[in-house]
Amino acid sequence: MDGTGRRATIRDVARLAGVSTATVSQVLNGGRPVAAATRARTLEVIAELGYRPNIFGRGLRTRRSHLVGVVLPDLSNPFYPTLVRGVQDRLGSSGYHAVVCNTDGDPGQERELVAELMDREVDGLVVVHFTLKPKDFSGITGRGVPLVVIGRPRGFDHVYTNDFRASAAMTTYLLEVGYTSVAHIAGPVGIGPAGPRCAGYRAAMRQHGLSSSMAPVVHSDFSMTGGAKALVELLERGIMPRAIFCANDLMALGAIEAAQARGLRVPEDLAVAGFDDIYVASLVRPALTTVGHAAAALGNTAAGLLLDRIGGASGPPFDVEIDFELRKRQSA
Amino acid sequence: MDGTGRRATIRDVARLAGVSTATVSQVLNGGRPVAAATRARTLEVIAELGYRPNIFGRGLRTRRSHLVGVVLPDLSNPFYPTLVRGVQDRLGSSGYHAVVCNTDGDPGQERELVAELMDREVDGLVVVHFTLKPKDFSGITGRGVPLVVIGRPRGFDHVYTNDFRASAAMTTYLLEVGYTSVAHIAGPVGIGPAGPRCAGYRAAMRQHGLSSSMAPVVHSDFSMTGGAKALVELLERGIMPRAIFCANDLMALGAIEAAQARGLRVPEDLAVAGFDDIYVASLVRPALTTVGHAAAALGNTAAGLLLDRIGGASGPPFDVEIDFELRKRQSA
DNA sequence: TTGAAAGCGCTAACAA
DNA sequence: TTGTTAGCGCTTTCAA
Repeated sequence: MDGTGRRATIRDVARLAGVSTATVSQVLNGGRPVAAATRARTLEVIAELGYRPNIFGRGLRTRRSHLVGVVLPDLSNPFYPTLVRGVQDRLGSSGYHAVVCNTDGDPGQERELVAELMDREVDGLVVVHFTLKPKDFSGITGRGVPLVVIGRPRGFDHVYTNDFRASAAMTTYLLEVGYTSVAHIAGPVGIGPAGPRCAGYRAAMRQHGLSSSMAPVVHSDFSMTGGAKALVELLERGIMPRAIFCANDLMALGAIEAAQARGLRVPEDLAVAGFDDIYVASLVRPALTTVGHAAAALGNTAAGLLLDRIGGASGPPFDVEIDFELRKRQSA
Repeated sequence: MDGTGRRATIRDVARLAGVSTATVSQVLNGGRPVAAATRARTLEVIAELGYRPNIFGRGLRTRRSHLVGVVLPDLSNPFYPTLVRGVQDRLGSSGYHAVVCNTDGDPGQERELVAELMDREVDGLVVVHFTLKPKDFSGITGRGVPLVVIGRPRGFDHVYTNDFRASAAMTTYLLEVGYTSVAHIAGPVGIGPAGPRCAGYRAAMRQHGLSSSMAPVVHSDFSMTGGAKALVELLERGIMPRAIFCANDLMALGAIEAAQARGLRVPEDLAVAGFDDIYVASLVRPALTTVGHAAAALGNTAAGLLLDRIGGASGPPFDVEIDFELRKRQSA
């Protein structure tokens, strides 16, 4: 590459090294034996010319982009950047890179982004909280592009947190630590982990003899303002629980802020627990009691499974459960 | 696309529509007139077949990937996800997608990632806190791939916060509000915005008659543990300022935690200010006094400039300064 | 307004 | 151990 002229191609290398383009390709990609002297000479010319294979030419032949798509709700929710770093760190120097897209929780967006990424010829896809069903998806892809879902199992390879059990555990903790009434601020109906987290809460309440009329649920969206609104709605309905379990940390943070704004002390008047253990959870005061499930591990594992599939692994869907842990802090 | 067979190509479309591949291409990309009837028939077949242009074939001809690279220090620092969303939102439905990479503040990584992205044939590059010089860079690319730098100007298109002025303003604020001694916890020497932020601090100190012996600086890295360590180092050196200005919010958070762990009250015993106004800054207690400069706007603007250049805009380097604002909260 | 055909850069099948 | 060559799917020039 001389800085001004056109970029060197494999033919330039072949010509200068006095070999065929096939040999240059073999030197680069392995696959068949090349004489040491030939290899050395070729590498020399490659270095001299600063030759880099053109990705389009290569892709056109190999149908590999060395790109994976990552589709998630919203990079602004601090849970996801951590997850993405998990993916990126696993991809590392494998030659793969990640294209990250936000759905903002909209299934239509999700469908469209998956389609765009398929058009991009990504070699694999990581989707967080997939809402599409296998049949929708098969309609989209039509080919065997590996897909790993982070979240609810739906017949794909997936890695997930057991939202149901984790939510039940947190609810049980709140009840057993002495909060006689516990409400739940849930995510939007049918979106991501909202369902199983809500179900886990309800199951734990039932198990403690609290019928659904004693287990108030407000749906809202997974943001701070969502949490704040939900708290207000709860109070306006005349419901004043001793504790609130929120479906994620952002909501919990919003609920705490709204509660404090109305003169309620946390946790004395109202205890609040969250879900995710985003890193702020331990920084705010009161520090947030929440469910920890390693975002980085989710991303890391998902990327690992994806690379396995891309590498040709076959067999039944992978199914990896990531541990969770109750982080008992000050807010509840 | 029939779900099992191979994917439809432009030739399949041409055959079925009874036109040439050239016409199909024109229908898709415009550029020359196509008879209404021909166009309609072609579009029909395209829809029927679910035809999607292959990106490699197209790229091989057009040398466009419709991909932009984003190189930044670390997605785990909450400042950057916001910036990335700014980029993504600006790219929006333009057909461009972003490949995001972390340098972890290492110039070697930066060089390598830029090279990898160039190999990927990205149509443009956004780099945050570029450490390479124009000549290093020209050696890497050798071609006119547009580059927008977020951070220190170096002869590229760039969008930036005036770190020097902002830091001086914050330091001045601390001094004028009554803190008689102010120390600075700086970033790693020569990395990102560490230099100008430190210089701004020093200039303001000088302007208030405080020589460099009265303006202690500790270098550390841009993380919470970095901030905590730096605070400890300061104390162990026997320096106990009334206030500390940290080069970013994570450091400030770490410093506050370390200070509190040593029994110091913030801000009564020690005031702490940060830089970035990451969204946690307003959530922690005491809420962090910091410099706000809109991360999303930085990303958004950079992506906009990049698209302009990709679209063919020529002329001297763009040079956009993003406003900053002192966010005076409880910690100082 | 349309078609034929060259060719982007690469890999891999086949031949030597 | 190496070379020749077809062809991946597309855009675009040239010709009609």
